[in-house]
Amino acid sequence: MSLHKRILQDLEGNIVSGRWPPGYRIPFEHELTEQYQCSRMTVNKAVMQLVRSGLVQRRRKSGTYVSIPKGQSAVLEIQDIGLEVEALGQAYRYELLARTEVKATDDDRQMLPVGKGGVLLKLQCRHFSGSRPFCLEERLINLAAVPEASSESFSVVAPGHWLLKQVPWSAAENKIRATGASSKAARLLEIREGTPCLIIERRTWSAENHITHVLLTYPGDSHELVAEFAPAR
Amino acid sequence: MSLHKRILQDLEGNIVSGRWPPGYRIPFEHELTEQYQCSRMTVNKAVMQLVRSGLVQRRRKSGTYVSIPKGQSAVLEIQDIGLEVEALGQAYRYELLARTEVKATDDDRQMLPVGKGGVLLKLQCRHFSGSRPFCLEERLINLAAVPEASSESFSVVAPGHWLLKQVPWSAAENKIRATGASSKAARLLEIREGTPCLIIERRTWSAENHITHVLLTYPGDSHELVAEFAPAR
DNA sequence: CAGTGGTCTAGACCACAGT
DNA sequence: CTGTGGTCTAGACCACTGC
Repeated sequence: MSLHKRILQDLEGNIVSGRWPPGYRIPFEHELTEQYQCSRMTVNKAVMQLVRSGLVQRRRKSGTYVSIPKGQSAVLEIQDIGLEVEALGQAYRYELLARTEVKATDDDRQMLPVGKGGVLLKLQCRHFSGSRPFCLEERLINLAAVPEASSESFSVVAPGHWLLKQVPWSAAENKIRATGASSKAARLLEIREGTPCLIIERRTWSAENHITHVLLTYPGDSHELVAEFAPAR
Repeated sequence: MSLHKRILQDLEGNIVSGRWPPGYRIPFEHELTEQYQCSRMTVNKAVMQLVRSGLVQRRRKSGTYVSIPKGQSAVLEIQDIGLEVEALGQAYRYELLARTEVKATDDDRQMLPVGKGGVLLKLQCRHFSGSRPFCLEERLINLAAVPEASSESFSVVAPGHWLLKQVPWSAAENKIRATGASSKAARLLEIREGTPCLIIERRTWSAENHITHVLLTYPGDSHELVAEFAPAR
């Protein structure tokens, strides 16, 4: 592994893990050259990569700072279910159903590619709109990338919300499909088995690190996903 | 403007314009250093940027080659159903079910805001994957914005495909939801009533003009919508 | 084995923004 | 004015790969 990649990974790790929170001023280039005993070009290559992925912002004479995650956007809207429910004028409630830390199985690693023997946090929770279940959430979090998640109970704060505050993400992929509710989903969402549901499967990256994989199941009529597109030029 | 950016622009220009077609071997780094009278690092910075953006591929000892263009972007994929079906390795067939020109009713104008008395082209069609119905399409086209549509029968060419060729669109809004198939949709898609379906409702603009409104109904398991997102910084 | 890309160095000068 | 990032140089060594 080349040196600038190692530096990039180290920096990413510090940011994604939260050791360097949003707003934190990361070491100057000349400090990093000392720390890694290399030339400034090498350090620069790594830091510029972080800039491109949006994890940091640089200001001359001032330094390089960890980006502050954005407040609101079409993307965020579908990230923070609490805000979504409240935007609909309903009371929001969150409930943790299960929380386990496990070594990633092959099935897990298909959803969230981590190294063999990587440790994942598995969460299952429900979001309510008023008194009715609004959304079922099944989430995997890569603890290698976000070790702080291990010390968070997620009994009060929803994992999506927590991650948004914690981790400045740089890319996400959504897969959206319709399917009938499984018996388990039907029970948890208090709907009949086979009721049409919208399923959103989302992977989120921070630079090159896989952060989390989440499966959101919405009873068909409770949710509409809106996305704006512009043509690829 | 910095030198490596100018080099990058020149290279991009040669590629995008087609002067350097896909597969073309672009000049070696040492040739570019001569051409631009600069060091290899500077040239390298520009070329590596091209690699990141996917425009070129590099092979040691061989050279740097212009990439063959990606078949489909995520956006285009959901615009042209014919290409989508063929990408799945199935035979594609298109069928026009109904075609009428009407004055916009109030209901119509809710879907596609046009002036009072505006004339719309209403189309209903089916897309097949092999012998099975793949997608049901119900479309409104604003004839004030696209008068050419009036002289197109749409009996052979699907309206989505025709519009893509005809109109340079600038923005689109997708609303996505899951629902059970209506009796009419079930009959046309040859599925049971109530089968979970993915519904995509799309409005498309060209500059400020509303071009078209389309409702696409996919049998739940036949379709998955993929969207890439990046946070708004 | 020769030529390409991949990486790195130890400097340098400059523009710019805080102090 | 000072210190930061932004850019660039003129070399160097290495790994890989296609001839």
